[in-house]
Amino acid sequence: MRNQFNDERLGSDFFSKDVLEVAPALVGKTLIRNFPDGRALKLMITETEAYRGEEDLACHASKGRTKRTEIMYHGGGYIYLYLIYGMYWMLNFVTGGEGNPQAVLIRGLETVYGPGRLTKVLGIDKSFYGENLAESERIYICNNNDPVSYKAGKRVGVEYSSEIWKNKPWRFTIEENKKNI
DNA sequence: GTAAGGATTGGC
DNA sequence: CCAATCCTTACT
Repeated sequence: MRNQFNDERLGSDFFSKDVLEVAPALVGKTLIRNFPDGRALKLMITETEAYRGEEDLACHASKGRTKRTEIMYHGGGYIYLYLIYGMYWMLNFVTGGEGNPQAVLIRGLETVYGPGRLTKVLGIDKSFYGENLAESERIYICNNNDPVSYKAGKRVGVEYSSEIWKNKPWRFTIEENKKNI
């Protein structure tokens, strides 16, 4: 599928793999946001974080299947959205297969760092909960011709979880000036 | 029904 | 350092 930028959109097959494969693969990919007034934003993803299943105590799904986490059980390609601290919407992409709750938190874009700030710039609100990235006209992800390298680090803000989960190197950040040719 | 707290941010 | 701000979850 091609869009107005002649870019190739990523389908549900891309998101249906394990989150530890999808999260780093999203670094360097392009996010497209089409606004109702015709404007469009095209920004590269620079930082992601993986949350993997009910056993991952830092993952919201560790509390089981609830109204909030429901979409994570529906398979890859959907948007999982939630409000934090009463003011910031966190943008996540569901990955993995049905019944296997996983998601990637989008933490940074090329011109806007911070998960709370980027949803503000993109105009993301609760109506995006459950949006299908393979079909949506207002938000989707595209391949990028330039492969990029990334580095892994500990996830942010999950100190409350147990020793093993808070130390997982599941935060993926782009490495500038080190393209893989 | 009530209460506690969070995958954050910006300002003091 | 700390308040802002409200939804989800857990517990009575």
